[in-house]
Amino acid sequence: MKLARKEEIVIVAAKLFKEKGYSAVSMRDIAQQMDIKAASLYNHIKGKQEILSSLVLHVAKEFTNSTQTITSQEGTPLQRLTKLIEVHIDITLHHADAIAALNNDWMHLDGQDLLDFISMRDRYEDCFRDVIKQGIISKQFKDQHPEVMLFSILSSLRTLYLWNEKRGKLEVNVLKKELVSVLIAGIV
Amino acid sequence: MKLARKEEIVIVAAKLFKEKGYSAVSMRDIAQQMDIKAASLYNHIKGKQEILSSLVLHVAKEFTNSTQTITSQEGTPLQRLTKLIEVHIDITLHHADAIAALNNDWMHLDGQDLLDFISMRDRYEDCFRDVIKQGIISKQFKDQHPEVMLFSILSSLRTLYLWNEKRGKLEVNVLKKELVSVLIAGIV
DNA sequence: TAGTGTAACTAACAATCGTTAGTTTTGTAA
DNA sequence: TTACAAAACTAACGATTGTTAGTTACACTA
Repeated sequence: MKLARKEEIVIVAAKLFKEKGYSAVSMRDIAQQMDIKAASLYNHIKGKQEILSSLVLHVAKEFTNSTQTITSQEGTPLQRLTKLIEVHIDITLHHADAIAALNNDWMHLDGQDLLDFISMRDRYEDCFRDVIKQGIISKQFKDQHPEVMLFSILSSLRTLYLWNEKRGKLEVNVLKKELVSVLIAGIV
Repeated sequence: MKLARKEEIVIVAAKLFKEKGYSAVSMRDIAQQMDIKAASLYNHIKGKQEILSSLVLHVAKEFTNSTQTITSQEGTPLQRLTKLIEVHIDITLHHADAIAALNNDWMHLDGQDLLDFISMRDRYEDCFRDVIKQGIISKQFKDQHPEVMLFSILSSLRTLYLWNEKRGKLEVNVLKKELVSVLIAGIV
C-alpha cells in the first residue's frame, strides 16, 4: 500500500533531520538510507516540504488534542499542570525523532503550514500559562513571574527528546515520575 | 583593521544562523546583510566553516573558563551550583546569538573543531554533574537521580537564549534571580 | 604626485540541490 | 500467460551552493 511506504520515508527522514537538521539533509541522503534512488521518493511524496509538514504537523496536532482534553477536565491547577507535564513526556518519548524536527526545523515550513504550526504552538503555551496563573492566584504556586515558571518547565519538556537516548538504565516510568517531581517542586 | 571587519561578519552571520540554522544560510545571504558581494567576504575569512567555529568555540571557551574558576573555589554544593547557574545566565544573555549556533549547529563543525567542542561540552556537563552528586551526598539536595536534576537545569539554561528576546518588561536581574530560584527549588 | 595595500568588485568554476520526464522492473490478479 | 499498476530506475533540468581568480576603487604614506 502507498501509505505505508510514505510513512517509512517520513520515519527515515525524521531520524536524519534529528542528526543534521532539515536543511542539511538532501533527498539523496534520505533515498540512500532506504536503498533507493532519490527520484523514486517522488512516487510516494510530493516533495521535501511534505515530509517536513507531515512530521511536524502530525505531532503538533497530537499535542493540541491532548492538552485540550486536559484543560476541559476538572481539577486543581496543580493536578492539571501535573497532567499536562505527564502527557508531554509521554508524547515526547513516543515520537522522539519527530519532536526534534518540531523543535528545530519548524521555521522551514512554508505557507499555511507555517501559520498553522505557530498558531498551535502559541495555543499550547497559553494552556500552560493559564494553569500557572491560576495556581499563583489560588496560592498553590509560588508568587513569582509566571513567565519564568513557564519557561523553565517548557524548556525541560522540549529538550527531553535529546536526553531520552542517553538516559541509560533509567526506567521510563522512573524518569517520568522524577522529572515531574523536579519541575513541580520548582514552582510550588 | 582586518580583525574588526571579520568580527562584523561573524556577528551578522550569528544573527542569521539563529533564525534559519547554519545550513540554510548561504554566504550570499550573509554578504547581502552587509551590503557587499559574497566573494568579498573571503578577504576577511577563510570560509563558511571558519565563521561557525569562531562563533561556537569562542563562547564554548568562555563557558569552560568560567566553570573552571568556580569549581576551583570554596563553597557548599548549593553555593557552587548557584554560582554555576548565575554565570551561565550571564554568558547567555551576553551572547544570545552565538548561543543559538552553539546549541543547534555545533554538529556542522568539522575535524578537530568538532572534537574540541564535544570535549568541552562533556567537561562542562561533568562540572554540573559532580556538584549535584556532592549535593545529594551531603543531603543538601533531594535524593533523586542526579541525571534528572542535571537534565532539568541544563535544559532551561540552554534554552534561555530563546526566551530572552520575548521576556518583555521583565528586568534582567529579576529574571536571573527568579530563574535561579525556580531551578534550585526543584532539587533541594 | 606617485606608490602601496586594503577591500570591494565581476565572472566564473565544479558540485550539489530539489525535482521532472520517460522507461524498466516487479508483483499480483484475471 | 497476459494485463495492469505500483514502484523502482536512468538521465537530465535549472537553480543555488561555497569558493577562486583576476581586476578595480579608494584611502593613506613616501
